[in-house]
Amino acid sequence: MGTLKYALLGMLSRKSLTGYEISKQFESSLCEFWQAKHSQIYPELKALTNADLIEFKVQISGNVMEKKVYSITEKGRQEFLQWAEKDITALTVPKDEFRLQLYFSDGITPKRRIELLQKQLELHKKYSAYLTEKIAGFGDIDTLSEDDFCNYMVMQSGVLREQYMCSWLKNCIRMCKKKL
Amino acid sequence: MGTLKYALLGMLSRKSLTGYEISKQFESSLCEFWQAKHSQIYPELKALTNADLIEFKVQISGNVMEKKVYSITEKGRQEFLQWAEKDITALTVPKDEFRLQLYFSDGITPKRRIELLQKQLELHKKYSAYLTEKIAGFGDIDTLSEDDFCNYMVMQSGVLREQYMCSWLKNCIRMCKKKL
DNA sequence: GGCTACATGTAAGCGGTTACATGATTTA
DNA sequence: TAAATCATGTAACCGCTTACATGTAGCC
Repeated sequence: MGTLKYALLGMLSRKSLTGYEISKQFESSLCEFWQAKHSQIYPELKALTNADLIEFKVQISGNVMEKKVYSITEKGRQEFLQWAEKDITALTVPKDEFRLQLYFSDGITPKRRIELLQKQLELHKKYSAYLTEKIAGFGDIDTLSEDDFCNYMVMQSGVLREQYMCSWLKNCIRMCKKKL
Repeated sequence: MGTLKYALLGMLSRKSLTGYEISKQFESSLCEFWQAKHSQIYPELKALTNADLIEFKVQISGNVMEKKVYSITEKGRQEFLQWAEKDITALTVPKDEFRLQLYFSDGITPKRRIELLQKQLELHKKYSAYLTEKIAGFGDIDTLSEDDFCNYMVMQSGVLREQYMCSWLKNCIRMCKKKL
């Protein structure tokens, strides 16, 4: 796939950033749907630089500390736009350990199965509340900037996903209890 | 993680299987939440055999063709049960290329963004219909066997996920059209 | 005889994580 | 002055995919 490449180009198409700042963005705004550690980011930035898709200028912080501020090149912007416009035709089914566990839960007691479902429900309830709080900070969607609006849409998807997870888990608990 | 190990142990805890049969199960019943190719399965079966968690007997099909029928050992069953009972405390956020694309869609025209959302909606509508049809074959849930009941629960999760995806995408399209 | 499904393996390479490694800057 | 954060890299390893590689069995 090589999708990390486009995530980096996407960030740099908005503004120039250091590798460190990019890695912070993966921990905050993008963490809901993409992640990357610095150990993956720095080599990728090097590769993109060698491919002339990005370039950097060394800046000095304080007295001696050097940091590389990356910016996108025209070639990089073109490649990014090509990706940004492309159709994504395949649905990737993500791996889910809890669902695997539930699928094989005929091996454990019905009581324990309900306990596992309830623990999972608590987890998703908490995360749902966290995301709902986060999205509430956006305010009126009609006055959002283009990129804030995009961020709002993907955030909403997370909230809805957590809501569906909770309703599914509740329904499973109900069905399991009925069988007791 | 090493989750593949438990998927294999789980299947073999139900019945003895060949590597080929296991790989077919990943393509049918488990494909909604876990996948593995034969090139990953065969080495893993070898490793589990070396660890005395499973064992195999060679069976002859036809005249000469040898196949290895694997079954779980007592040690394997214990390790499987330990996993099957354990709490899964971390929510793993799966990578999602479409959401990444949408997040960076401030780089493309609003019209093209709507097109991409609509194509995605078509994809999920189709898959939703496919899963709904598949789950309809289960019949009365009160009369299901334990393992069919488990299968039903995880299948339902897939149906609900596709439904939430569709409603999210529709909402995004609505919001984007409003902005035009 | 030819096609599809059955059946089992290995090798190269990619994407990603964890750990190793170092050092400067800022803030309490 | 100690701790947290800023800042950049490399190495080993794991999980997984794609491709390579081989051969049998059953069916039309």
